[in-house]
Amino acid sequence: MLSFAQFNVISKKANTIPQFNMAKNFSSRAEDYSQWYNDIVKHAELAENSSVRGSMVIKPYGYALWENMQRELDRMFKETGHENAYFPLFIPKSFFSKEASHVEGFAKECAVVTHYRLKIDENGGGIIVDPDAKLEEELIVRPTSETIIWDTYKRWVKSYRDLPILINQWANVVRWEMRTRLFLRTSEFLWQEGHTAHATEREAIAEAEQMLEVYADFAENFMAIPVIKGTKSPNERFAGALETYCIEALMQDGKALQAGTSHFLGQNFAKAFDVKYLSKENTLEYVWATSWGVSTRLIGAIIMGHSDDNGLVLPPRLAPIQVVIIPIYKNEQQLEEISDEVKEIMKRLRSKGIRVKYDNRDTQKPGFKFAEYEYKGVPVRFGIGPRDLENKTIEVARRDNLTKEMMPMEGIEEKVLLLLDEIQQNLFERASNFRKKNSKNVDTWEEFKIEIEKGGFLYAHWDGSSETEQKIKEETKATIRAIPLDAKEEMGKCIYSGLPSSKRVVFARAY
RNA sequence: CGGGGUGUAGCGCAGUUGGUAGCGUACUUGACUGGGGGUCAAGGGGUCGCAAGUUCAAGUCUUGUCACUCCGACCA
Repeated sequence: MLSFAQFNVISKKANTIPQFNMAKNFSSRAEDYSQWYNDIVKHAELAENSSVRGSMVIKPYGYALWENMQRELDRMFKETGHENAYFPLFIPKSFFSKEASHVEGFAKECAVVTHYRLKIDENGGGIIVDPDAKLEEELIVRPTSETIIWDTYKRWVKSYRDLPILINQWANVVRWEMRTRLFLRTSEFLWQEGHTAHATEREAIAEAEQMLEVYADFAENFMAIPVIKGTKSPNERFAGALETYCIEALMQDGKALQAGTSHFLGQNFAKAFDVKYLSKENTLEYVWATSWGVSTRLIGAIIMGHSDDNGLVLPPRLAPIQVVIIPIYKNEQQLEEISDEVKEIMKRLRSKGIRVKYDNRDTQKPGFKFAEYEYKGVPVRFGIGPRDLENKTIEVARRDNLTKEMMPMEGIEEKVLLLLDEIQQNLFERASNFRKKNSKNVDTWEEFKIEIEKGGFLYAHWDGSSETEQKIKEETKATIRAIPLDAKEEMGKCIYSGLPSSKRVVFARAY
C-alpha cells in the first residue's frame, strides 16, 4: 500500500484552500483507489458508461482534452514528415490469416460482421437479422489496421522512389475485452496508428525509435508524466513485431501503465502481403515496416498520474480550460462592472494564447463554482469581486498545490503565462519524485517478492528467457515493463534463476 | 468465462417480521443572501434493473436474466 501523503501538499498558511470534498461522498485514493478513479472520470465529466456493454461515451470535457492531445501529437507527427489518411473500419477475414502471429494475437478479441441487412420478424418479434443477407466473406471490425494497410501499400509500392511511405491515421478500433475500465480498457477506443514502409531495415528501426522519442516527448512535456523508454521482452511484444519499443509510466497506486508503443515489424507484413520494390540495383526487395500508436488510454494516465483527493488535476498544456474566471457579486450592477473588467482581462489572456473561460452563470454560487472547477482540474482560477475592482487585484488560485494569492490586474497575462509553466513544471517534478521514491534496485528473490507488494518499478536482473519471465509473472503478477534503452551494462545474476545477466530490466505490476 | 458485491428519484443512500416507498443532495417558486459547495418557506419528481413465480398482498421471499463493480484468466 502506498502512502499518498506526498501528494497532499496543502500548506497550513492562511491562504490554504479549505477541503470540502468530504461532504460529497467522493472516494479518496487511500480508501479505494479504483473507486477514486471511477469517481473522477464520472464527476469531472470526462466520460461515462454507455448502454453498450464495455463502451463509453466520451463527454465534451473529456473529448476537449483528447482534442488537445490530438492537436499536439498531430503537429509532432507532421513535423517528422508524416501525413494523415484514413483506411476502412472493416477488414476481410482472410486478411487476418496472412500473418500468423498477428492473427494469433488478435483472434480472441475480434468483433465480426456476418450480415448486411435486418428485416421485420414475421412472427412479430420485432427486428431480426435477415438470414438471406449473409456476407460471402465475413468482415472483422479492425482491432488495428496493419493488414488492410499493407494490402493497400502493396498497390502503392513499385520502386524505391515510392519509399518511404509515412502515414498516420486517427481512428477508432475495437477489441472485445472481457473486463473494461473507462479510458484504460474499453471495447472501442480512439487512437492514432502510424504505419510506415521503408527501403531498409536501418531506416525502419530509426523510424520506430524516432516515434518512441516523439511519444516520450509528448508524455513528459505535455502530459507532465515521466516515462521509461525501453523495449519489450518477447512475451510482451506486439503480435507480428520483431521489436516493440515502449514508454512506461508509473501510476500513483504503484502500478505501471504502458503509455505508448512503437513497433519495428521487419518484413513480416511485407512478406505476408507481398509488398516488394525494385531497388536502385534493379533487384526486387521486400519493404521494411513500422507501426506506432497511442490511445485515449493516455487520459487514464493523466488522471492517475496527477489527480488528488480533491479531484482531477490537469497539466496546463493540455487542459481544455487553463484559466477560469469567477465573478463574485451581490447584484446586477456589480456583475456588470466585473464583467466589463473581465472582458478586458480575457482579451489580454487570449492574446497570449491562454485558454480562458468566464463563468458568469447566475444560477450557481461562487463557492459552488470553486469546488466544481477544482474537481474538474482547471489549473488556474481567478476570483474577481468588487474589492478587486477597487484595488485592481485578482485572487489567483492554483489547482496543483491548492494555494491562492492576490495579484495585480496589471500585467496579469504575463504572470499567468509564467504560472501555467510553473504548474506544468511542478506536476512533472512531483510525478518524477514519486517515481523516484517508488523505483528501486532489487537483487534477491525474497526482496523482490516483498517489494512487488508495495508497488513501483523494480530494477532487477533477468536471464533473458521467456520461461523465467512467465514464472515470475505467475508467482508475483509482475511483468517486465521495459528493458530500458539507457540501461547500463552491469553484470549480475537473474533474480529468479540465478543465471548471469548483463543489465537490469524493469518489473512492475501493470494495468 | 469463473467467484464475490451492488442495482430503490438526476446523484448518494435507508427501507425492520412481506402490508403499496423514504432521507440527504440536486431540481422548481419566492424572499433573504453572496470573497470556498448559503438560509428559510412552499413544491415537483419513483413501472424499487428487467422477467417469471410464491402469496389475499412482493422493494422485501424464489428462480431466471441484464447491467455495473471488485478479484482471477486475456489484453493498449
